[in-house]
Amino acid sequence: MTDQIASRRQRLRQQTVREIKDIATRQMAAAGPSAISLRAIARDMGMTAGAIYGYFDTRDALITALATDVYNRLADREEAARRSVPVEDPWGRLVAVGLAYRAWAVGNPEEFQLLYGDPVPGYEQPKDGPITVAAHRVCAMLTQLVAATWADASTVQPTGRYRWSDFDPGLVALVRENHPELPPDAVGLAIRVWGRMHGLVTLEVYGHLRNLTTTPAKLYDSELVDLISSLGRP
Amino acid sequence: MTDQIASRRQRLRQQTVREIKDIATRQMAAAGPSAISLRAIARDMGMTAGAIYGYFDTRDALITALATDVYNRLADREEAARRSVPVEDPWGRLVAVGLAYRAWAVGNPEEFQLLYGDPVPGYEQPKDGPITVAAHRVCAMLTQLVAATWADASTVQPTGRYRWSDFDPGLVALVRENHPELPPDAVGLAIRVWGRMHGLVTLEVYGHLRNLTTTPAKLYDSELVDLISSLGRP
DNA sequence: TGTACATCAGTGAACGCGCGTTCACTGATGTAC
DNA sequence: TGTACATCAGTGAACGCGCGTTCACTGATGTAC
Repeated sequence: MTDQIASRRQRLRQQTVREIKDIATRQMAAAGPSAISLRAIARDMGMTAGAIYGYFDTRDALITALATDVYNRLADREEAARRSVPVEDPWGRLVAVGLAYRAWAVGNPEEFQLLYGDPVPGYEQPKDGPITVAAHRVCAMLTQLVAATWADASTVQPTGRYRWSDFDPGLVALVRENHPELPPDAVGLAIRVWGRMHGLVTLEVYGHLRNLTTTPAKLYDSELVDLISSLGRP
Repeated sequence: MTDQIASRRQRLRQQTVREIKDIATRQMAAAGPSAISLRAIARDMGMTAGAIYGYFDTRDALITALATDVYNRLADREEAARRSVPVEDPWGRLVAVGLAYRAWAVGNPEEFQLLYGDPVPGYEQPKDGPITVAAHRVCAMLTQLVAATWADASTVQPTGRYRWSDFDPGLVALVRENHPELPPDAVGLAIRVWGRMHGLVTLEVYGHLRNLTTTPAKLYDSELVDLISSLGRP
């Protein structure tokens, strides 16, 4: 009974936190991440500006929380996409993840901006904070997918280009642990795969393709098809 | 004599305009494009804030002027890179332009942000203004370079993927005028080439590669090498 | 060469705005006996 | 069931900040006779 009542207060708190985040997300959608304003959120909620400080210590804390959520949502979607294709078809999985990446970005351009666009003015991202952790989740998946194709990919991809010292020691340790046989070339390839996906997606999200093509999805599809054939798809 | 004196005033004006732009560029370098502030510029120049309005009608006008300059500088550098390799080697030219793109972006990250990053809050880009014109200059070059490789590229690239209706009518008209024999596939390819360059460059400029690789230039070089071999380099 | 006038760069003060953050406080919700 | 107390969400006013923009003005620079 006492617990129920105590947890009722907690639930109300969580609800308010949710509401704050939701409104912040809506503000972001309307005018970009830099438009997130505690005062405006309070106004929307019919509260005083100061009341927000009962839920977030500072504006930066709110932004950090938002970015963490966004990263996790992205990672969830990518993982769901990966699982939607059987393990035996790593190329298909890569395509699925690639499509999920674009779909997410095009569907939530502001969230994409928050993660991959200009740093929010006045906001300093905490290093090794939850954002970094969440970012690793996204990155690890690509490496894993490329690793799954490597047996075939290495027959058509040049090797011997890279050394382990070309990469971050932490990343190297992680890769060597999960894929002991994988050479550094595969890691280089994984990052380049990310780059290819990111390039067209960024151009589209920021509207630079608008005056060029009417079918950006088609371009992106071509890119993915060429990608997996360069990864030795049989 | 009268002309000389009159033009002396003009020269002073131009000098002041230069100074305003230079300081704005420096501000951008220090804190991103959104940090450009007329008041801060005036402060730096030892002037009153209102005095700026003798040179620019509004903050947006200043930003437009800056962006136009930046676009033209980028286009100049790319054209210089193109010319540095003989016409007979279109693949070499493409690589040179690609390297120039990255070198410019990494060397002037704020200028890159101004063109390709988040829209500056509160700034509305004039459509069909000087920025659009300058942007076309950059885009036209890539199409031209891909066109130069097309005789060989078409032997290794899939064709028949695209129709003219996949692209902006204005772009189509431009391409058909300059390269009457070129099929729509080549245009799609040109945009994808841009995407590949843009992907790794964006990730690097925004620091997303920092925790992954110590040699981003090497990754980018690999990407360009693979790119021209997929364009049928003999 | 000298004087009367026009041009124009820059001043300084003000307007109204929104922002993040702090703090002493009120009033309702829950707790303990 | 009723009363005294503690917790805590939210108030409202204030602080100090920087911003873009306007406007009547001063004073120097250049022009015309």
